[in-house]
Amino acid sequence: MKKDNSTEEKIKQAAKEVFISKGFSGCSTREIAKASGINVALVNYYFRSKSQLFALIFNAAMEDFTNTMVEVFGRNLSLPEKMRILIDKEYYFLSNHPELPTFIINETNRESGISFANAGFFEKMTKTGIFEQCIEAQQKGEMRKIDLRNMTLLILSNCHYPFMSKNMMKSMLKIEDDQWKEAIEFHKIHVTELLVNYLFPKNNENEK
Amino acid sequence: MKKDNSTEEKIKQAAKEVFISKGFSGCSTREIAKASGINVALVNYYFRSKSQLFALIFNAAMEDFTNTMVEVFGRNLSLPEKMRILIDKEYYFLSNHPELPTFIINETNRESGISFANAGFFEKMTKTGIFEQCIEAQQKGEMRKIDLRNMTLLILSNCHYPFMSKNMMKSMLKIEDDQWKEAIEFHKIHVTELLVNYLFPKNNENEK
DNA sequence: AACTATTTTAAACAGTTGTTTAACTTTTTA
DNA sequence: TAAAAAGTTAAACAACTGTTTAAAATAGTT
Repeated sequence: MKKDNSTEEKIKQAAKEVFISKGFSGCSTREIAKASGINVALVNYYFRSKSQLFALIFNAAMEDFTNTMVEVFGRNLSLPEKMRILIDKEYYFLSNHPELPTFIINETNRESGISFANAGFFEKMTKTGIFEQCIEAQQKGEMRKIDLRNMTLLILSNCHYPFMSKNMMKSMLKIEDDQWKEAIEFHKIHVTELLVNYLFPKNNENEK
Repeated sequence: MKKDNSTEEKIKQAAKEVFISKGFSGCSTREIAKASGINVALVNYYFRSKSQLFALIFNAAMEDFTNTMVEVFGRNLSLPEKMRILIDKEYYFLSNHPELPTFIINETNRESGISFANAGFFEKMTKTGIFEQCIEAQQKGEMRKIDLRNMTLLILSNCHYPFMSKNMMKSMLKIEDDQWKEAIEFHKIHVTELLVNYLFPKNNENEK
């Protein structure tokens, strides 16, 4: 059938890069075509429309985005251990994909945005058993009584925002790239202690 | 000279709304014109170009954005008090301007973005004396030894991200608007305790 | 080899983009 | 009130947008 899939793949590859760094409305079909070294018409030949190509890229990105969380929460470990490993892995992942959180948030906010398959995140999370594990730990008094939505938000805030705000922080604090990188290293340590201490307080003051 | 400034002001007003909710490349001059009920040509008549109008809006937004922090840090209060009041005020401000952090971060990331006057944030922060106050508190052992860049990032992460991620979280956690609002109320309390406890630890374990 | 199906191309499409023009109305000035 | 200035308008501009077309090139099949 197909000669080979290199053209289709080349487009996907370039589209991923361009879409994620510039957003859906921040780039054109021709820009993607040029980035992949192919003719403009081929984008629609293989993917029917800019929107459909975008939906493909977005869903894959969403999958990558939530992967770490689902994977780590699914392990057979104590909650504090999961937390430490998760933060470590998130910081490592985001060091290599710093534009991803901004991309997801932007496209989720865009009106007339895609229907948003969501990659079944909630179901996957439930399947890991993390919710039961948390509730059990809370009943045993090992974990602070906190709604799990808030727990999730605390984790994501402290992992995603530092990377999202890189350029803003550099400008606001008048620092350069290497200083930012240094700060992020320390930040990971702070965030880990911050969250672990808060969610799993020492026994001397277990209440409130 | 001018008949009155209502036209100029109408454009600014509409531009602010449209730019902040859709971003620079997410909207057109004609959209702003339509939103302010004026002729397209008047946008360039009053502001020379889309870019120049944008720069105006952006700088004002940046000012609003950093206002609370500078104002609260400039008060004559203890550090934990400042922290509690700041978080409270940020959550209140962002409830009314939830799109602002995403807007600032996006436009700071956009390549060929504006030169970014930055509204002299760093200088204003220095002038409040917050840095000296922190260093003094750290020497006294009242505050955790943490780089002030990391402290700033911790605060902003936990204030901005919850509002930025609203739609994403609603979709990921399968919740509706009222449930999100409820969660945010609790979140503010968590964030306050989280940060105050971490930055100003109880006397029994001042080290580390 | 000829025939069919797939892939690639340049060109065109209709609509939108930021911006400018030149004519007009209204306001201010003298 | 007449002249100058400021404000407003519809129309045009060239460049760009997503998408389609129809012809050309290539591959696979018999």
